[in-house]
Amino acid sequence: MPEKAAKRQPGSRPSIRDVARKAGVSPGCVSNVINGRRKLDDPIGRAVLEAVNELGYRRNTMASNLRRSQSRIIGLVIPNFENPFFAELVAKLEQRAETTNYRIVATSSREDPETEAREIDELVGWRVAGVFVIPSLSSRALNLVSASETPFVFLDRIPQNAAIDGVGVNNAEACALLMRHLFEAGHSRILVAYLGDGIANVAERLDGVRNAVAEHEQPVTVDYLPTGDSIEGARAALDAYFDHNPKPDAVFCLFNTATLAAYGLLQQRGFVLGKDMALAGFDDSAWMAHVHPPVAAIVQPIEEIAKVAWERLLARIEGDTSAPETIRINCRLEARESLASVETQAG
Amino acid sequence: MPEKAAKRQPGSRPSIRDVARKAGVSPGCVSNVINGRRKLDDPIGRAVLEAVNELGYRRNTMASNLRRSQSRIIGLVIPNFENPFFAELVAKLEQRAETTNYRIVATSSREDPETEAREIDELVGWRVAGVFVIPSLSSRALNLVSASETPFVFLDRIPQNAAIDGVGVNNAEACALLMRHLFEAGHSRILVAYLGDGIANVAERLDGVRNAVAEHEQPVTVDYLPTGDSIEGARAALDAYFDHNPKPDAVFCLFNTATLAAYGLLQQRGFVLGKDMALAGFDDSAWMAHVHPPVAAIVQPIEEIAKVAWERLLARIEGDTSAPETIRINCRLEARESLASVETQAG
DNA sequence: TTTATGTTGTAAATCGTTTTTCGGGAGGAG
DNA sequence: CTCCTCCCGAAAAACGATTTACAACATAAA
Repeated sequence: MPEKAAKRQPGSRPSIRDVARKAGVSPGCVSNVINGRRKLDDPIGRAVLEAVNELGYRRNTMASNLRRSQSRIIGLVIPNFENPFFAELVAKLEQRAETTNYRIVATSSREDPETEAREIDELVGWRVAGVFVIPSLSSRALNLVSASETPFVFLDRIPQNAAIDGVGVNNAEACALLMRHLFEAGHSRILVAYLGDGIANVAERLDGVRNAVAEHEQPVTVDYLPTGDSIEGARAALDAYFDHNPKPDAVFCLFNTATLAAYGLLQQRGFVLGKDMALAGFDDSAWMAHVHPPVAAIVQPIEEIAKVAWERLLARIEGDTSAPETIRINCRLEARESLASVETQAG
Repeated sequence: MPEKAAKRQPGSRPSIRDVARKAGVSPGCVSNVINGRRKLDDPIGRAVLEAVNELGYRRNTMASNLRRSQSRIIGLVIPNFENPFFAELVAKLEQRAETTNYRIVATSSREDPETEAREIDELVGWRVAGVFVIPSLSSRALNLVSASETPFVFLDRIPQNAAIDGVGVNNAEACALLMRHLFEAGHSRILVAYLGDGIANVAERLDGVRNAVAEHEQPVTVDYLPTGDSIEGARAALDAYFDHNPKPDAVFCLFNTATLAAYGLLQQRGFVLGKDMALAGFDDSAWMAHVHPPVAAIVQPIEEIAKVAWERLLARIEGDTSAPETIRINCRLEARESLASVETQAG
């Protein structure tokens, strides 16, 4: 019989028409079956399902999304994947996505504003439902984003006076909390390692430290050491500091690479954490909890950040037009043994 | 003038027709301009470009891909984002992608075969050009993948006798190398911490260790300790071992969480690495290089893995139909101070 | 001037779905 | 028996881009 044979290329996947032909129904009908718009316990439903299995049919998501003009994809632009904080944020957001039948597409900007701009553009091209952005250093994202009608939410590094939703932690308060903790424990000579100027986050942390120092009654000595963002750089800066200054009671690192650098340096110089010297860092890492003695950390509640941010973006996607807001979440202090009191030191 | 007004919804983005209307040309012509199929320094080209800017037009990637039936998207399914090894692999692959004008979509299976299967299915639905998979524990990926005509490449954890390309490291050889190193340094009582049975990777590593032991002339004592995959579990297992056994000369951890657990435990028990005890781990981490003394590691050359894997997948995408192959890349031993010789110990 | 050739933009077909429209048949009420 | 619903599937339109076919026009060659 000269039936018109399937004309699709041997290399390409079967389409809904192939399924329809095989099941002896129309493409629209197949679509209805697949999308559950009809009960499938009748002969037609079964025939369609069988054809689907036999041909190994998989719906073409591009075509589907195009037609319904919606995408259920959420973009996520982060500075890099290697930072455990970002990595965990990706993971938590992905978990949220799954429960809401969305999908996260994560890309990294490698801290490069150019790359970041390209990524955002690309995501908009995909007509994603919304985008989370952790801005790179000296990011231009804010400009791009304000023009767009795609919902955006900034995470972690929230630009100042942005007319865009932002979700992050209360950096200043967390740092003030830790400083007060150090003061109460009797530390009066404290070294604060910070990244450098220009990052909103670290600036906020520094502010928190300064405020706590200003509010403190007793006289204390606090030195501020900019370290750059590489571990090696931080190590060198700390080394130079210790060579030329009296030994502090405590070291507080405002970002995670500095904490590792400081830890290694203090070990090498023979200080015993929690006895000779206190150490604390912003951001927790696996190694900090498991070395001995464990290193105290200001822990960002990543799961909650993800939760709140997700709710915010979803609300926007669903049409919420209220004024943009910046949500700050409080950190938790994980006071581990590296935070010894001066009394303990003396004893 | 009763010109037919734009009929698009206020909420949706401009289409190529809107641009065409504004520039006074046909959609096809706009397409040609945008895709550089005509020189754009003439009045028409300029008019189109201007209309594009004015309307903020961004090409709809879904529609574009649908029409050309190609996607330049590469899927990547990893067990999780928190493991630094996977994170770095994502980063390196993403870098490769950028230079080839592809795009990586990374998702995680959370070590769950169900989730993994869903992710793979979803990627196939997007008609991605190809997919990298780091299989989860007890993965069913192999079955799914063999049926599909989408090119797949397995990374890191390569299933045995798979009819699919795989790129990973030479686990056995690397471990044998380290063991020989320990033997040469005079260690004769060695504890090997391994994850447990069932993971191809760790099994290979264990084989390498066993082979080296078998080939060694002198009598040595090697204990094998399964630790489970959590840090806490590993810590507990190690603790129990040290309670009930004579002190070993060296500890070799076959995967990264165990290395951290062992490091913390040895510190806590007061051993000085590189003097009382040697420690080495499979997989490098930032903390290992920066603590004091630094911890030796078998380093997987992630950049090269990414490079080779990328080439393999691209070749498949471009139609290479040669027999599937498994490519093994050699690791590098980063012999840091934690690897002391017994002579040093004695001195 | 005529014919061949090349250029360039419009119109229409197409990708694989979903959704709307439409028509035919079944079933119930009058 | 007729009329009116109701249901269900086929047919066709639509999503937004690309690509092919084609017509119009210009240019060059004869």
